[in-house]
Amino acid sequence: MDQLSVLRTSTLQSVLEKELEKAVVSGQIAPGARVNENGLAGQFGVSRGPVREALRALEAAGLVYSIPNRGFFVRRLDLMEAAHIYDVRAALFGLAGETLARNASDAVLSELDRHLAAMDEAARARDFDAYYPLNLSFHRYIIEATGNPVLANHYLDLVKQMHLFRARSLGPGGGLSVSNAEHREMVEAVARRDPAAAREAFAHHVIRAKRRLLAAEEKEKSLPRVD
Amino acid sequence: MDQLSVLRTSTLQSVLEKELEKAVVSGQIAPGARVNENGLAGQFGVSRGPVREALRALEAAGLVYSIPNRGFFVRRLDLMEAAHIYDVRAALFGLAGETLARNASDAVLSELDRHLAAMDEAARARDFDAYYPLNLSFHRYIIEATGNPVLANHYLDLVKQMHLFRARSLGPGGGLSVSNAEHREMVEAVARRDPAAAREAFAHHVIRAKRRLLAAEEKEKSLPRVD
DNA sequence: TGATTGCAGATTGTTGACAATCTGCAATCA
DNA sequence: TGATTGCAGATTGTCAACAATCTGCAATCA
Repeated sequence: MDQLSVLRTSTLQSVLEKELEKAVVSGQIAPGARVNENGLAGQFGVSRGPVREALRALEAAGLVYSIPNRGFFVRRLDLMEAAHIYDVRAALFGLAGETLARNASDAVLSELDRHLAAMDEAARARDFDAYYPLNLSFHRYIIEATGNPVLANHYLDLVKQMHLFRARSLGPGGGLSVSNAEHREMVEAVARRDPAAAREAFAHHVIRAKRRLLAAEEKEKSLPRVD
Repeated sequence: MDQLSVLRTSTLQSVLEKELEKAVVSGQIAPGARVNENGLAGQFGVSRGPVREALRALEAAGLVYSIPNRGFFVRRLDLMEAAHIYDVRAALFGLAGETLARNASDAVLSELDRHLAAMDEAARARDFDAYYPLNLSFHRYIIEATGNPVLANHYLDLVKQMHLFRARSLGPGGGLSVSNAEHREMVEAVARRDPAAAREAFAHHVIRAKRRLLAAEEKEKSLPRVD
């Protein structure tokens, strides 16, 4: 971004909002922790006004909540809330698939293929560290390629919120190749221009992640404690 | 709400947020209009701090936007944005139907029937003024009955945003009886415990509203101006 | 005449201060 | 000893003021 647009879009509030979002999503400020306005203001060398404005924005985004006279706290998700988020994400991702199946240009289709090939390579090499960011950018590309910013914003909000669940996003549970097989199914439905199948494949991809999470939690609960 | 919880949940910011939301959604402050911080502060007898915090929250909710050094403006939706919102709403409402078909208790089912009967009566009497609020509370009840607050919040946010489109939500285009026939189809799919059919019926209900909007706009555009 | 420049008023961005409230701990009492 | 009360420090809620920026209009110039 050039200096002009930096100036045009930057206020302390907007910078703080991005920084605080990063701190919250990365777990730097732990879920459940209280956010100290004075502390943050001092840390960033600003006054409390812009800090509070930034926090109100994050509150509306569901990343923190406030209790009058007690302050702001980083939101903490329990299992049920996480499950609810997954359900909504699945519906939105399903819409993304349906939309792409209807509208995607050939350029978008080949870009999807390119993502697929890159992930295939990482999967064959069993290189999880390479696979993870590719997987991320694949999903992100899909959401943006729909051309529906409302959809994109709501979906990305939910992805951010998922970071507030204690057990971090488990990677592809069935192994990299299995995960990429799901991806291939998705892309093929889009290429076939089959909206219903695409919606189904996209939504199912998220629902499977939800099921893995629930299964892992169930397993953990039934495990005898060893410590 | 008793006095205790009023005190526990009330800050100037929270009150202002509700009031400003009402003013924006009701059109009292017109889409595109600039929001004067000083004016509002004076009008409510508070300082600019709480006003700005409330506006940041509304900004995150997509009701207003801000331009640095120029202030806050009420968001104005164009036709394409409205269409995008409808698509996301349809996906979310589809999820609501699917969820109800899976989980709805018998009490919920009979409550849905009760809504249906009331709307039927208004439709038979061709009483639009009675039908409109019934229709609203029917939709609201559905969204809350899903038991998924994430879904409810996102859906209700979108409903609020739709008020920012210049042509206000056209009522049921095919007449009251036709609209209620769609409702009956929805409730029956839920009663049948058929998630796929319910999703389809619920989503379609919203998509039809979108199509009516697009058709009305197309018609208007092709009309010769008479003034 | 039409475009440009420069200013005055209005408005936002940010700050620091004060009052109200809360938290944790020590002193008190049964 | 265990619970309760009261206080000191910390923290939030709100405000008023100042600096920076913008807007609109009048004066200027080609």
